[in-house]
Amino acid sequence: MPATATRANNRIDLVLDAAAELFATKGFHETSTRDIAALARIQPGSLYYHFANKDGLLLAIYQEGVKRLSDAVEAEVASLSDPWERLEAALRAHLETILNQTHYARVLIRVLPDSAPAIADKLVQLRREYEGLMRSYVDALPLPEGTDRSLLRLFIIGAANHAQVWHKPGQRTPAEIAQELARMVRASATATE
Amino acid sequence: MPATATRANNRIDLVLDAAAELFATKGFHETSTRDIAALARIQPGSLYYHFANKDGLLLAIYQEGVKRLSDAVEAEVASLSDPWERLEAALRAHLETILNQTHYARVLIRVLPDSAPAIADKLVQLRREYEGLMRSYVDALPLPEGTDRSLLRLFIIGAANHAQVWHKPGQRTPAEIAQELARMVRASATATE
DNA sequence: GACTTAACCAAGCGCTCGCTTGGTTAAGGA
DNA sequence: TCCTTAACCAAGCGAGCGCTTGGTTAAGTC
Repeated sequence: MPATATRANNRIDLVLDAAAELFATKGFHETSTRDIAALARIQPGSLYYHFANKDGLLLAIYQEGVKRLSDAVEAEVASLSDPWERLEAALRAHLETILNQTHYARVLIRVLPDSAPAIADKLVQLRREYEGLMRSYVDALPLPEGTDRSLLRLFIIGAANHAQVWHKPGQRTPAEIAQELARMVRASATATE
Repeated sequence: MPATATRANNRIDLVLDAAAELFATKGFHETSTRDIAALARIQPGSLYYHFANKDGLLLAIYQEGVKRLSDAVEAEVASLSDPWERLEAALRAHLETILNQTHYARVLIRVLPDSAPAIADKLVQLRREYEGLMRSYVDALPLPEGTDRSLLRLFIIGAANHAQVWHKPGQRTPAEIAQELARMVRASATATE
């Protein structure tokens, strides 16, 4: 049986946090591995003990981003049964996560998959995973016959994610934005033409 | 009077077209000046006869992008007087331009101002210039008292621009997307609560 | 206490980046 | 026809990039 020595202070999470922060605020190609190492107070070369390359870092952040977003949304929606309330709760959790909570989710939205061609397929897949969750909330809505639900979903996601560009802290809260967006969607579905 | 010799074949437009195409499809930092030169069939160093630096290229493309978008929207809206029809026409021109027409407008949406910190202020200003145009169409709508028009405008722009991410040719046409988005906005404004 | 190995550090390699520089060509004015 | 100059080309500089490599340290095993 081989000796398995595991040291306590593993700085892999520190590295991921640093990379997520920089990718989210500056972008992927605008961030160098030296930037990440400096923020994590580690030597640049040490990154490559934990990750195969820079793309690997991005992939790990994407995965964590999907997890945090999904967990936040599902927790917020769990206790509700009305589909409209569930949509608003999902949007609220989504907006709170990408605007206040964590850099990981911001990366998911800001850094496009084609930033890293070698792993673009996997990144697209991770995005789809989360979008599938959102899809379920839109599909559950009682909408008029013939409504293009996939187009509606794309509109909602676009409107919500755009907040990451224009939102500044101290203005409207994520909850207020979610409420207004959900209200608009609901109103458009129950209009008297 | 000095001799002013001006040669006919100035390839400055060729360079701008090449840069716009690459910035729009790959991003700003993902595109090298050598990539641009190669596509424009010019030597890398020759770029710097026409532009001070890479940022200068981006600025010129932003300016042209605003011009083309504004021209397209204003031309499409000109003959209409009903505010709802004007909104739909504006969205139709906007979507047709960023999805089919020109790479210049795509750059305006894809490349964030903070990609080039030294000229970020000017880029933000150019974006504002165009957003002011869109604002006028939303402000002209007959909406219920107390409607948050700026939030509505941000939702609309976000929903529309997101199409650049998901849209693939051969699916829904820009006109169809614009129609559906305008319809939704209108319905949400005339709902019976 | 000897040994193994996870978790690093220090140094730097090769490459590509944005950009500069000095020279060349040809269009047009006098 | 001579001269000026707009519009390039050819070559390469210095810096920063992603990543590698060989050595070091200390946590845990027996």
